[in-house]
Amino acid sequence: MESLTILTIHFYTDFKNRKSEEHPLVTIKDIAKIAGVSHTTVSRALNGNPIIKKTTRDRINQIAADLNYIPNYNAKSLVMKKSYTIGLFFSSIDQGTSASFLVDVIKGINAVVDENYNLSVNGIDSIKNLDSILPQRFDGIIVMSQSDQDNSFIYHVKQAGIPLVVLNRQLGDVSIANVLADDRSGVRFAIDFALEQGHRKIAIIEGKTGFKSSLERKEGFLESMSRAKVNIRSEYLVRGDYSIESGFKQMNRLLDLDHPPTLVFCSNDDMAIGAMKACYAKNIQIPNDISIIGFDDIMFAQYTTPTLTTIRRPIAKISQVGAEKLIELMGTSNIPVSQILLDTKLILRESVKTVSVK
Amino acid sequence: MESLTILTIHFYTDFKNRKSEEHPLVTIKDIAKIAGVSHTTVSRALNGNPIIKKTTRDRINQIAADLNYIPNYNAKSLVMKKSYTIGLFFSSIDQGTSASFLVDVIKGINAVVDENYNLSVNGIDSIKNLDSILPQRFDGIIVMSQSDQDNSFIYHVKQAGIPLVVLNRQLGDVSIANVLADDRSGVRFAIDFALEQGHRKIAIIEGKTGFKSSLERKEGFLESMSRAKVNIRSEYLVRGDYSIESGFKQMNRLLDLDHPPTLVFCSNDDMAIGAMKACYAKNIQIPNDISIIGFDDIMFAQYTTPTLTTIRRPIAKISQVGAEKLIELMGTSNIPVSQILLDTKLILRESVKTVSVK
DNA sequence: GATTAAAATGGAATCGTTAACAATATTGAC
DNA sequence: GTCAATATTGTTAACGATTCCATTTTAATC
Repeated sequence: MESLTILTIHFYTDFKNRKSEEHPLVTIKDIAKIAGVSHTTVSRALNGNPIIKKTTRDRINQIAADLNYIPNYNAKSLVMKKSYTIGLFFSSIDQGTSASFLVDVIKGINAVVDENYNLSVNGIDSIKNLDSILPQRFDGIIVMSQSDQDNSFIYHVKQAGIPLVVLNRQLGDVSIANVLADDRSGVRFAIDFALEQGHRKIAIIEGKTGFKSSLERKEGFLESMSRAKVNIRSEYLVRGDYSIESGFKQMNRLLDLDHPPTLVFCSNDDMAIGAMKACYAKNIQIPNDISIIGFDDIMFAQYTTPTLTTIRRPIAKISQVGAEKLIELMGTSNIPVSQILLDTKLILRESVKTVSVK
Repeated sequence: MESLTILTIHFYTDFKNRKSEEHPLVTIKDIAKIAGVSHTTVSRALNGNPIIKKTTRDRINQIAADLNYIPNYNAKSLVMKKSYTIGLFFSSIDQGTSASFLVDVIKGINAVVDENYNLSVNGIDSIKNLDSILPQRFDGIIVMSQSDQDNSFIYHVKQAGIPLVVLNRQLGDVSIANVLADDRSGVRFAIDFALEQGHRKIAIIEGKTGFKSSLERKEGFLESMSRAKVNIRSEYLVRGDYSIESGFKQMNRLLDLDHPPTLVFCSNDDMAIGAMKACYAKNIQIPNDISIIGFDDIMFAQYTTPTLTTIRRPIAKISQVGAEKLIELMGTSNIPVSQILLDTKLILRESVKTVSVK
């Protein structure tokens, strides 16, 4: 047992405060009685239905406010076949990678969604029964996807007819709304910057094979290089898997080359950190001996030594746009499904040095 | 505009998949018709009511399974006055500090809570109207509290009679269930370790004034020191406010002393990082010239150079125990309210050096 | 086989809301 | 002042489950 539990018993919960003893809540019928109208009229008035005369509408709203009326969303849900909850699903709540996202995502979504909605957060991997994912239970679903293992879930949701937006990971499927960062142009911009700083011997540590993001980032790299007509040595293209360890390992390979690169683009920050560790170990100075650019701008990119120049994806913005999109989809059925790409931003810090072009 | 939006319109959502066109869902009445019994009997059977004969109960369950029946939780909620949602509230979804928590917390809670429950995640600071926090809407609430500004929220919840567990931050109030780490003993353990390594000139950068956690950690420090009968210079007790900047600033003060300490305990990792920055700036080597211990084991404690020796709080465990406690509270009303303290763990890394006792 | 208690099932109301349809006011034109 | 058209409000029935209170079946006893 790792943790010892110290239990201090204090006293018993107060019975008077229990639900069963609560004052019954105000309902539209109570309001109706006071206003001297039918509860239907109250319902309509509170929903701002213009068919109700303005004076009675105002009167009813006033009474409702006085009584501190709060609608029962369960009853509403039942009759309107809505759930007033939006599901937010993560690839895996377990994987460390998602950590930095989660807050931004929740923040982005909460900024857009009505306060009466619940945001139900779940890990896809912890769903036991896909059949419990029903339109009746979720008015809409946002998937913050980080792995193609999410696909079966995504297609289940689509199949079930639940309005759906997939964030962060590019899907092939054009019938599903998809919001993500434009990784390719982000990398292009970063490599353009590296070139401007005089670097020509530029290497890339690629991400996990088979991931769309790995491919996009590599493409951006290649595009920028070929546009600048800079030759790329094949030994400068090495394959990582997004892990710190792979960054460490691949960086060592690069450093051991006869002609090591002057700048290494790491396809994510984790690998960049691994790469930096490899440099420390060999006592190679960053950025004096070698420059490094990462991707993601994870939280501690600003705490490494030197601090890491990296490409930031607008996670909060992605989530927000995604949430807005979802709400659109929830509203009307015949709106165009789209893929939205948002621009990344190059965060300049200390890990890139200007070199003289030889 | 920071982000340019590239919008690619693809095509229109498929009408056939929309909610309104769905097959009507299976209800208990459908099952009743097939089983040749009343829907009342079906309800009881599905709820495992022993008053229903075992054979019919089994038959009904079989039919329900065949039809892929899923109960309508809105209807259930309405009549049973339950919401089937648990609220998870953070001090602030905005503050960066909560980032690393969030995942662990959600993970911990989801591990315990029934899949039929929704876990609704919110930031306390984004609540517009406290009156919408009702027993009718939340069966129970978990507060991951990081600031005493949460108190008004916490007391509202208590007042409303919603089962409540407060995590992470120590409340004075013994009538509220409280699960947190035993900071004091954690610090004591760490300082004992420092003493074992031969350190005697040990300083502390305290946390934010007025925070219970600051006090607890300081107490642990003092206890350990006084038990070991080590003299504490008053200039070794300095006050930070948990921010990186304050760590930087206070560390500078300590380094400028005539007799600087050989080891500094920072009351959180953020301040430890600030302190490390201060050392780099003065070209003071860690741990050769000075040792550092942090508190929290935030994610990038393992990526600093040198990596940070620090005290880890069992966040996932706290959340899990908290969730278990909440479920207990939701079940029966007359169970003892308690304060539960969980043990921390000292994570040994590279920022502490062994010195010879002079 | 009748009587009775216990076991098993069914009927109808209920939860708080919306909505189709019916009914009543109000208004304006003549 | 009447009538039609329109504006406003009310009646009643859902929504899908649970539950109180019958009612029917079954089992047990004599």
